[in-house]
Amino acid sequence: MTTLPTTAFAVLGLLSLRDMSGYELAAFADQSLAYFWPMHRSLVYRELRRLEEGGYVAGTEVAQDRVPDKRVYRLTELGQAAFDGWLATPGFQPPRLRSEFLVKFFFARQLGHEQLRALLREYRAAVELDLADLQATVEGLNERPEGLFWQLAALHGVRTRQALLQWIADVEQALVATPTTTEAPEHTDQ
Amino acid sequence: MTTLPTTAFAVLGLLSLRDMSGYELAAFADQSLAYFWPMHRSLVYRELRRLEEGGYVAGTEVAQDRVPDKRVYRLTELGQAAFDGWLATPGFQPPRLRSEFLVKFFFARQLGHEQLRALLREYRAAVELDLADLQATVEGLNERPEGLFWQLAALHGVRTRQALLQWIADVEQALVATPTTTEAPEHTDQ
DNA sequence: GTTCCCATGTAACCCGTTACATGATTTT
DNA sequence: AAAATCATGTAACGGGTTACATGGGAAC
Repeated sequence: MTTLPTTAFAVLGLLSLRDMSGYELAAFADQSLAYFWPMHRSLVYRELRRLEEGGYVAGTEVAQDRVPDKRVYRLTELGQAAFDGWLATPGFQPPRLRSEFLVKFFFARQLGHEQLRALLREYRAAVELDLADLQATVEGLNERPEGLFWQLAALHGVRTRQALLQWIADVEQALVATPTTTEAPEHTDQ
Repeated sequence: MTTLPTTAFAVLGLLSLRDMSGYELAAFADQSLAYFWPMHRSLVYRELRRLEEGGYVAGTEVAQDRVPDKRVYRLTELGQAAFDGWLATPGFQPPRLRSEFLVKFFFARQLGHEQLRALLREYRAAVELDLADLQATVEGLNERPEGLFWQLAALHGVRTRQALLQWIADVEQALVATPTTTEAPEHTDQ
């Protein structure tokens, strides 16, 4: 059964929506799956090559003028079956978060008060940015009912970002109560 | 300057707390950083070797009986400086989430009602599990004031998990309003 | 008294990221 | 008219995961 990685199923899933070239697929993924399953273009190309070798997809060269020729992929029955099987199979890898911010924050006791504030400000700005982005996505999908699951997936992002803003507030409150260790109290504030 | 990856700084940071062997370090990380920066043992070993070559850490063999000998690493001044520099430098890579669950959910229109319910149940169970785990961590750190930042980092996890439970409720509500497409209405419910 | 787990680590594989390539089209 | 972007992709590097190794305790 040679179990494929999740990225492969993501690719198959997108091809189940419509036939696409690697470039198109990567661009599409970048505006949809990217929030919870980022895939670089290169990866997509490699995955498509492998899937074609395995017979899950079939590619055909399409000549174009003005832009380079492309290779458009279509799901084979085997591919559709593999995707359906994966989708219907219960279970999933545990979600993984990778946040350099939190690594820094974890060690932030060794940081000066002002630097810590700056770090938090920056984090909030980043969170607010992609919160706005996600909210726009949710709005954009509001009209089209076939995008219900896409909308809900985006809402997943919205909810977590909202929670993060809450967390930042929590942290700021906790920090006024407790000064940091490394900074000398240069001026007793006020 | 050969910029090191974040994982290297995570390792340096842990060594700034106390000297450790690779095994100890990995075990420690597994109970702290793992929630937002997972590192497999193997990676830690390789990173330590590289850091030693670069002069950031110094290792010494320590003989043991009953258990295999180990190599204990200590931060050098260069290592401490590198870590401090990284910590104080503003900026961080954007947080990355990787959730196979959401990939499945994204394509869930093609899924039967019952399978979808099962998927959500499973997700909720997983979320509840590590929510409990994280809450326990927060509690455990309550007594020791030096662990303020660790506690807050764990709280980060708590807040997002709580938001996810909220999201699941959102989804369930949205789903009673809209039936799925693939499943035939075998019995008009009620 | 086998079987499983602990403590320690190495080696190989593969996914994911970054860099490179290229000609047409749009922007400055 | 030079520079940035688009539309297409390949190649190489390196981080992250999985598999392998090993000998002494602990568990059943």
